[in-house]
This record gives sequence, structure tokens and C-alpha cells, in this order.
Amino acid sequence: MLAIERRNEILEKLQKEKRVVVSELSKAYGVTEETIRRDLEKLEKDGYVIKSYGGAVLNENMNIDMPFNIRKNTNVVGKQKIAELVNSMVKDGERLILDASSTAVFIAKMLKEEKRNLTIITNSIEIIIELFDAQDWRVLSTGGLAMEGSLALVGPQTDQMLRSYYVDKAIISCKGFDMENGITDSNELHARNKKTMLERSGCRILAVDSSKFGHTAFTNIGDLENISMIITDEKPEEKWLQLFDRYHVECVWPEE
Amino acid sequence: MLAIERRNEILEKLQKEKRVVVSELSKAYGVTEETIRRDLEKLEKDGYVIKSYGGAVLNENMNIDMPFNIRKNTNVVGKQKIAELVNSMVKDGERLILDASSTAVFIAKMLKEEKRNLTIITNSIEIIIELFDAQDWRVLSTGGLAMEGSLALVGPQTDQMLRSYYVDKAIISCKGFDMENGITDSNELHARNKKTMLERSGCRILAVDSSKFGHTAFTNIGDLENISMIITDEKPEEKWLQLFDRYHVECVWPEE
DNA sequence: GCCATATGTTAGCAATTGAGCGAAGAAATG
DNA sequence: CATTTCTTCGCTCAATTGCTAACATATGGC
Repeated sequence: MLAIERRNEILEKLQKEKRVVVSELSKAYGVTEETIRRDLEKLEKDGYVIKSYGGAVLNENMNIDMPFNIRKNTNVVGKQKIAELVNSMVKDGERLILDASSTAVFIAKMLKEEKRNLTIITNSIEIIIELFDAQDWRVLSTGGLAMEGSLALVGPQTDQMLRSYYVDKAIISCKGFDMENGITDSNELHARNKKTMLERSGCRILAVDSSKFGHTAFTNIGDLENISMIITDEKPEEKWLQLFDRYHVECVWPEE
Repeated sequence: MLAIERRNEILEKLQKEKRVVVSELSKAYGVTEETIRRDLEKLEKDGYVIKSYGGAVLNENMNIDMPFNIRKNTNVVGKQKIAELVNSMVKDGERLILDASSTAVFIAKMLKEEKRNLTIITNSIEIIIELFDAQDWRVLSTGGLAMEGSLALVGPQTDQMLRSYYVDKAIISCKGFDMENGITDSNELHARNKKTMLERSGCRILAVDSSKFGHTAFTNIGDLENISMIITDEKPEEKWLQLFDRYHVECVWPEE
């Protein structure tokens, strides 16, 4: 059994029974109590539980049960790699915009563990919840219309709020990117908000996994001129690199 | 039973009954009185209770700032009753403002089952998530600074967003309500937002359970002049009814 | 083989609890 | 009001249990 599987099961047990006991878990999984303690330690660090002598209870403050878990997490490994690269480019104390994409959720989680004193502006409910307990951070929600199915806030209200800020880095994702149609997204409202996000920073990072290259979605967000840097999960084909070069856009991917 | 569970239960009992007795708790949990005393000592150190000979009472100054998970589970019956009354006053298709209180979450849940085509404006993350799958509704988030511990969005951004709407009914709650100090809340930022919420509707409903009567929290939200109707969970004492009469504020409570 | 991660082992330390006892606080009594 | 009686409190000690930290040992990817 993998460690992460065990931790997930412990979490499930906690959701059901509100409490767990170290000694019981140790017997149930056939590992030492130390291992269980380390599991609980990690879960406590992530804000899911509160440890107590001999066991732990569920942290009900953070336990917002989502009505539907739309964790359609495709290409988790790729998004993880992208998150690491983004993390290496962000410095303590910076102000960032993050959009409502699943990649951005990975980035937020990674930053939470590594960075101090960040200011985050986002229209993603998932990110806001994820960062609710980030101690010395300022987390700003854009507001807007709650969009069914994507846990995002969208619309003119979102734009208006974004326009009253200027940040160090804007980090967005997209559904498609290709030669003729530039950066595209499947949803008009999302696209409009992302466009505004790009306007609110001098450093515009497109964090996008390689599967999006050569695809066109529905609405245009912008073109390469609007982008400062592309972060992706594997080295793009030569034709893309030439294109980026032509527009003086830096492209970064993980070293082998 | 874990120590933290026992302490949480004692805290909940205190919320309900305002007082606990050492000897009773000792018998109830099958531990020595000394252990209970140590529990109370810890709770006193954290500011939740005041010890006294033979037991302890709830620290009334503090009962409003209990951990969210304790507060959420207190007086559930009362909040449910209030939610039902609010529900009976809302019509399909209306536009409402809901604040970030635990009572408002109950109201949102009740409305979701009963009403169609509502427009909700709120600064409560919990409500937004609760209503994400409300099919024909429009749910608008105010945006603002994510406030740790209350799952609310607060600050000037919240106000600004609220000011661009006008709704049929504004429904808010509070931490205290008494003769001299009017409607009060424990948090400055929350109070300011609630004030703005009241300005955005001609029909201003104060949904507040009876335990808040005669208590003063920290900051003033407004006075009876700013309120159209009070909805509570049991018939208030005569002195309150006279006061409401004088200000022409209707007061509603469940029959019996 | 080397690095990272996960797990086990151990020894010393810390926290929780219960028991006993004298002191202090309430309550009853004259 | 003083005295007695009973309860509760605060303290210390001891036993138990759990915890921390450091080191050792797999395990698996590169």
C-alpha cells in the first residue's frame, strides 16, 4: 500500500467518524505507530486534522464538503512539474494573479508550502479555499458570478475588481494554443477575465501543459505579444520554439 | 475518548447550557474531577470560560468568537426555525443579499430546496459552495479579502461590489443586539460590510437567534431605524417587543 | 551507485491522568 | 457570629502512555 493511499483512507475514516486513534490505525494498516503519527502530522500541516494526545480529530473549520468533486485531474504529473517551475520563479512577498484553472490549483498548493507573505488575487473558489489557512498571506477573491461546474467566479464584476489592482506576475492557463488563433479558451466569460488578468501585470506567464499546443478552443484570449513567458511540462517541438523566439517569449520546461 | 473530544463536548455543552458542573462532567465522562478541572483550566486559559467554585460558566464576552465548528453546531434548532420563517417570506425570482453568518448558511440551504430562480449576492464562501449547483439561480460573490476562520470575504472591495446592486431583501445576522448599543458585531470589517448590505435594500431583515438579545459585541452595525423586520427563534421578552413597537419594526417568531 | 522518500527502531522526554492530602471555600448549625 | 461539617480546590507524586528526534534500513527511480 502506498503512503498516499493510506493517508487518503485515514482522511475518509476521519470524514466518517470525526476521529481516529493512532494505535488502531497502526494495527489496521500493519505499520508502526510512528508512521501513523507522521501521516497525521502531514494531514495536520495540510489543515485537515487537529492532533491530540493519542489520536486526532477532523478539523471542521476547513472541511467544506463540496457538492460535487470536479477533480477531473488529467495529466497530474505534468501540472505538478509546471507548478514546481512556477514556484521557482516566485519570490517571497510578491503579488500574483492566478486564474480558475486546475493547473493554478496545483500552483497554489505548491506555493503554500514554499513561500511566505504572498498576495494572491484569484477568481477560483478552489484556490481561495485551499489558501484560507495560509498564515501570512493576503488572499483576495475577485467576486463575480458563480459559474456552475467550474468553481469559478466570472463576468464583468470580476473584470472590474481585477482592474483595481496591479501585480508582479499574472499566471494563467488556457484550453488551446496554436499558430493562427493564438491563445484560446472554451468559455467566453473565462476568456474575457483571463484577458483582463493579463492586462494587470507586466510579467505574464502562460502555464500550460504540452497537450494544449496545436489546439484551438472557442474564444481568443490573446496572442504571443501579450505573453512574457510560457511554462510547460515538456520540451515543445522545434516549430514552437522558433515561434516563441520570433516573439521574444521565453519558454521554460523541466530539465530531463 | 480523546482529550480534545472531551474538551470540545464540554465547550458545546457550555454553549447550550451556559454552565457546567465539575462533578457532573466527571461522572459523565468517567474521569476524575481533577481531569475535568484541568480541562476547564485549559478552556479558561483560552478565554472560553470562567471557572468558579464547583464548575464554570461561559465567558459571555467570548461566546461569539468560538471556533467556527463549535459555533456552527450551536442552537441548530433555532437557526433551522429562523431559516423556515425567512423561507416563508421569500418569493420565487427575488434578489437577495445574504451575509457570512452561520444562520445565513441555514437559510441558503432551506431556500435551495424550496425556491426557484433566485438571485443571491453574498460574501460567504460557504454559501457560494452550497449554492453552486442551484440550477436556475444566479449566485454572485462579492469578492474581497479572504478572512481566515470565518470563510468570509471582507474589506472595501466587498463594499464596492455591494454598492453596484440593489436587491429585494437584505438578510443579515449579528453577534449582539441591545438597547443602548443597537446591532453590534465582533469584527470591524464584517460590521462595515453588513452596514453596506443594509443600504442596498429597502427590506432589511435581521435574522438573529434569541441568545443575542441584550448582548453587546464590539462594533456597531446599525440601529433599529435601519431594520425593517426581525426574525428570531422564540418570542422575545415584553421589553423587546415594546422597543420594536416604538420603532415600528415588525418582529416574527415561530408559533407556540 | 546515488538520491529521495517511506518506514522502522530506539532512547530519552513530555503529556495525561489518577490518587492522596492539606488548605480553602461554602453551608449548616447552634 | 463562631463553629462545625462538608465540599471543592490546588498541589505533588507516580504510573502510564504517547511523543520527538535522530539514526538506521528498505524501496524504487534515474
